[in-house]
Order: sequence, then C-alpha cells, then structure tokens
Amino acid sequence: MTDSRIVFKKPSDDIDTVTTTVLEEREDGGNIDGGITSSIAVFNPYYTMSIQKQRSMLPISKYKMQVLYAMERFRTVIIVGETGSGKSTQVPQFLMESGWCSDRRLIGITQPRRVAAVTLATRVADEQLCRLGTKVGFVVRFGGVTSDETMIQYMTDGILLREMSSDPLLLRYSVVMVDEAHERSVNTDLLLALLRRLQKVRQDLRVIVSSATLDAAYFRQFFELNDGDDATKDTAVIVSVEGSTYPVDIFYAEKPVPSYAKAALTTTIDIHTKHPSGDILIFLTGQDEVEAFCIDLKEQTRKLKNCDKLWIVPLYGGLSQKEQLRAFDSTPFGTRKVVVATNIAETSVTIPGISYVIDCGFVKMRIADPNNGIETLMIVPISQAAADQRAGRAGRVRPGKCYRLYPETEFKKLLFATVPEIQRCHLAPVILQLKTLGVSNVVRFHYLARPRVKSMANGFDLLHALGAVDDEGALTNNLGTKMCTLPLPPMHAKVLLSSEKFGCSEEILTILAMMQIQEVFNLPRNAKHEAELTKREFSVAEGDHLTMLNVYTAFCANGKTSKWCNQFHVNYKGLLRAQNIRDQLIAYLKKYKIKLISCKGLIGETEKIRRCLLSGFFTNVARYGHDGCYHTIYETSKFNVYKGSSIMYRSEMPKWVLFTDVLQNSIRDLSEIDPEWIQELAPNFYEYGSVRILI
DNA sequence: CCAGTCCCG
Repeated sequence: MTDSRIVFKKPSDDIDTVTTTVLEEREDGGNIDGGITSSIAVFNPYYTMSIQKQRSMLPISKYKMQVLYAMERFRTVIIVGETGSGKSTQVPQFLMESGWCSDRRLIGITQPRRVAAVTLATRVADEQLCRLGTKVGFVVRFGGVTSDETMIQYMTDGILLREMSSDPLLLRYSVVMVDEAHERSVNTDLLLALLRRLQKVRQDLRVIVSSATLDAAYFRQFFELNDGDDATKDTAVIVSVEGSTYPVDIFYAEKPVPSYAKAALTTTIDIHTKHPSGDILIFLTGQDEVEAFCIDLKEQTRKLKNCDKLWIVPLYGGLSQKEQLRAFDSTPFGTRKVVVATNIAETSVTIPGISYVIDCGFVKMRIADPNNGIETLMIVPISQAAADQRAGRAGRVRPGKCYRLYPETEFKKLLFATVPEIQRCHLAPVILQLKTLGVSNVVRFHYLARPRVKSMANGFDLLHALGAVDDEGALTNNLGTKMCTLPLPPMHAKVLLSSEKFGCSEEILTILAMMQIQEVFNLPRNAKHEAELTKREFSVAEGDHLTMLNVYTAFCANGKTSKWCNQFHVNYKGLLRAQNIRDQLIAYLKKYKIKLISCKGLIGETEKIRRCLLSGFFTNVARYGHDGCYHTIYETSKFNVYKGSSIMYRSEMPKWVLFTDVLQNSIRDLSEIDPEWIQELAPNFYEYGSVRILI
C-alpha cells in the first residue's frame, strides 16, 4: 500500500463545478435560480412515508419548476443527476401532470435494459395510484402493457429504434426522454443522433437527455452543432448532482497485483479487523473467477477465529434471479457480506450497504477488429471513468474505501473515458439500422461519436458480401429489407433467410435461437466431472451448432422442465429464452412465407445445415495449421480452440471450420466445413485465385 | 490447460 490517496468529494464540497450550475440557458440568459441545497439521498430512507411524501423528498423534486420551464422554452433539455435523484420516475410525471399529454400524445422514456423499463413503469404506476398498463405502461421485446389511456410509456431503446422504422416522425410522442445516455451504448448514441435529426422536421418534439455524469457539455454541443440549420440551437442543461454519493478514499497497490483472490484477502485489505462496518464489493472480470474467488473466501472463513464472519455472494448475469437476489439479503449481526461481481454491478445491479470496493482494474469487453471485422471478447484495462464509477459504489450509504489492485501510475495511464461502443463494435448492424430509417449517406451521418472509417468500410463489405446492399451501398429489395426487420445480427439473419433453400429451416431456426443465448451448459465446479460427461453425451462430431440442436431437441422431448435441465447441467434460463426467441422467429418466417422444412433423416442431413450456416458465416472460416492453431484465410489472425467446444472430443481436428464466437484467443462454437463450399457460397468475398490454400 | 463481460430487437 502506498501513501498516495485520492479523496472523492461530496458534491457540496465542490463549488466550482457543481453547485453553481443549475440551469444554463443559451439564448436569452434568463436564468432561474435553482437554489441547490446539500441534501443527500440515501437508499430509499423514506420508505415509511406515504408515496406522495416520498416523491417530494427526492432531489429532483426541487427542480420541478425548472424542468417544466425548460421544457416550454427549449427543444432539448439535458438533465444530469445521480442514480437515486429520481429523474427517471419524476420527470415524466411532472410533464404528464402539467399537460404534456393533453393532446393524447405520449411521454416516452427509453431504458437500456428490459428490467429497468418494467420496474420503473411499475413504480410510477404505484405513485399514480393506477393499474400498470393504464396511465402508465411499458413495452419490451417479449411484450408489454399499454392501452389507449397510456400517457407515460417506459420502453427499451431498441423498441423505440424499431418504432422509428414504422413511424419515422414518432408522431405518437410529445416528449422522448433518453435515459442512461452516459452509458454510450450503440442504441442510446443512435437514438440521440436520430432524434436530433428528427427535430428539424418535427419542431414540436421535445427531447430529454438524461445522464448520470457531468459530460452534459458534450451532449449540449452535439445538439447545438451548427450544421446549417440553427433551429436546433436551443438546449438547456439542468444539473442536479445530488444523489447518493459520500466521499470515498482511494488506495493503490504498490505494484500490479497478479492474483486477485490472494491479494485482496491478504495484502491489500484486512477485511476482518480494520474496518468497523459496511459490506465489500469485489470486481473481477469473469464468472469463472467470481466462483473461484467465492470458494477461496469459503476457505478463509473456515480458518477464521474470533473475528467477523464472512458471508460469500457471487453475482453475475448467468445466475438465476433467485441466486442474484442473495446479493441483496441483509447480513446477520457481526457478519460481513462480500459480493464478488462481474461488471454487472457497474450498471445493471446496485447492491445496498457497500462501503468497500476492490477493483481489479480490468473488464471483459467485446471488441471488433477493424481489419477483419471479427468481434472478440477481450480482457482489457478499464478507463479512469469506469474506475471512478466502481469506486463510487463504496459511497452510497456512508463514506467508503476503494482498493485498486494497481499502482496510481497505472491509473494515470488509463484512458480518461471508456471508448463509446459504436467505435468498438461491428458496424454492419448500425449501417442496416440507419439505412432502414432512410439515412441515405451513412458515412456522413451526424454521429454522437464518429466510427472509424475502416470499420465503416468493413461493415459495408460484409453487408455487400451477404447481399444486403448493392454496389451503390443501397439496401437490396428482398434480402436487405428483410434483414433489417429480423431481430438478429446480419450474419445470423442471412442464415435464417437462406435456410429454406438448403432444406433445413426447421433445424436452423433452433440453432439460431440457441446461438442467441450465452451458455448452453452449466459446468459447476463442484460437479465438474459429471457435468463434462453429460455434456459429452450431447456432443456431435461435426461441431457445436449441431450439439446445440441436440440439446434443444432433448429439452423439448423431456417436457422442457427445470428438473431435466438440472439433471443434465443444461442452462434452464437460457433454454427458456431460446424458446421465446424461436417462437418470435417463427412469426417472421410466416410473415415472409418461408416454409419450415426439416432435413431430419435425409441424406446429407448435417451437411445441409453446415452449408446453410456457412452462407452467413463465410467471413469466419479458419484452417487447421501445423502449429495446432486455426488460421483465418488471409492469415490475419490465429486462434486456439475453446476447450469446451464439441470438436475437442474428436481424435483428429477438422481441417476447416466456421466459427461464430471468439473469446480472447480462442474460437468457440465451431462447425466443420468443406473448403469447396466457400467458393460456392461466397463467390465474391475472397480472391480465390490468389489464395493458394483454396486452389 | 484455458478461462461462462453486459445488454438490445
């Protein structure tokens, strides 16, 4: 441990950047005094009060008049407030109560996650003393509750993007509020850019940008950027940073710590004696590590005598809801809760009672290589902003401490902010989305953050090779427009749309649904060997995609029960989701009049399926090399095979494979292919004459 | 030995 520490300040300590900014106007300077006080909200401390009293106690309530004024006066209003300030629940109610729905138009609020849309709508319906789905409703992928009476509609951002393709002017809405804009996901970035564009033709549309951080200036600049039309030059910023932050002391390790578990328990933090109260949140990069760490903690607990008991909670997305909720349980007296989490605890889940955070400094992130377009799940250093966000989790109920398992010198080398997703991901889906909405020049579109030119070219190359766009880059009539509508990434959509031709749409439908879930098998550490054996039973020599088909078929044949899934270590939660997705895709196939044909029992059964997969995944093919690795055709990358792949059970590795998932340096979800098929199915993608291996 | 980030339609 070094002496270097950084002290997080309370909002009220920092007069320059926080308390003076209440409402800024750009045009006429008619400031309204916000009168910020330094009240700090903690984890719903008002739960004993009436709902109306609780509402009035929220920090945002003091800004009600400012919000309403700004909405009258400005077309875009940026609201900055911490989680817990009440902006997501209160602002829509302020607007509804002051007549913003009187012309039967809706206030729409977008959320990045489905659960948030549902829980916010439920809460607001409670506050309005109405049944969910009447005045207040929600819409998410697999359903929703709304009616003719609905005035406030919570939804996922994906739903609103989709709605824009059928109603480009969003005429149903008087106000659209984009919540969690600071997360800078592809969807929120696109929505903001599209809404800005829409404001030019819909003068009456109000946009609220809701963000938890102080980069309001960036959003404001974006909405005001003069591109020859200054009708959009009216934006107000309301900053209400009061939320729930207490000071957090930061401690750095002297040198980077290689082993999370040992370091955290022995050298960096003395969990048991030094600190009087507060639970501990530990950020690791992967689920596997989370489980391993929990086992370590168990060992420690056994060794402990005469000190705090530790209570061992893993938290990651793969857990069932019930298992996730264990992280919320309060601990018995004298017991300290230790939550070991993936980055799920950065955004999706907030655990109350945390006073200590241990930050490993890394995160797993999906990143596309702009050269070959291959998306890989990589372990990368976090940004300074992400490190501060993690630290902030220690200061929600009382002053806290954060231990960073790396030196301060390393912290200073980190990127200031996380690169927005649109600058890291594959752009083919983004291009399709914009094309659907009639953005003709996708390259010159006014992005919130401009993607790299090379990635853009790569996105177009793929869409062209798939047949979704023509030589001019315009959507092709049949394939292109259908691909835009399907709730699948472009390569997956291509596979589905060509499945009838290959005579195996029934099987492909199942495989694609299974490919949308994260893990097919659970391999618990305590029953690893047994789980391996049952997994082997399902495995097919030709590869993982046929294995997925096997699992789903067996799941259906055995009554789709959780009991069966547990017995065979199959991911029940995932399979139910696969079933939902499958049902939704069937509806699209009916709409497109694509017949459900099965190849079961026919000659060349698996060949049909693998050819069909290749019709969409021809960019992801690799050849087995003498070095025991798989190499892409132009030798741009080489990979190991993920040890959980079905083909690892084979005595001899297949010479050619297609892959549909990449983690770090390993390809996962492989199917064996014949290289002859590549030229047949993607005649224009590779320069066949020049590639010696294909001759 | 290699290693189940997180979400959206």
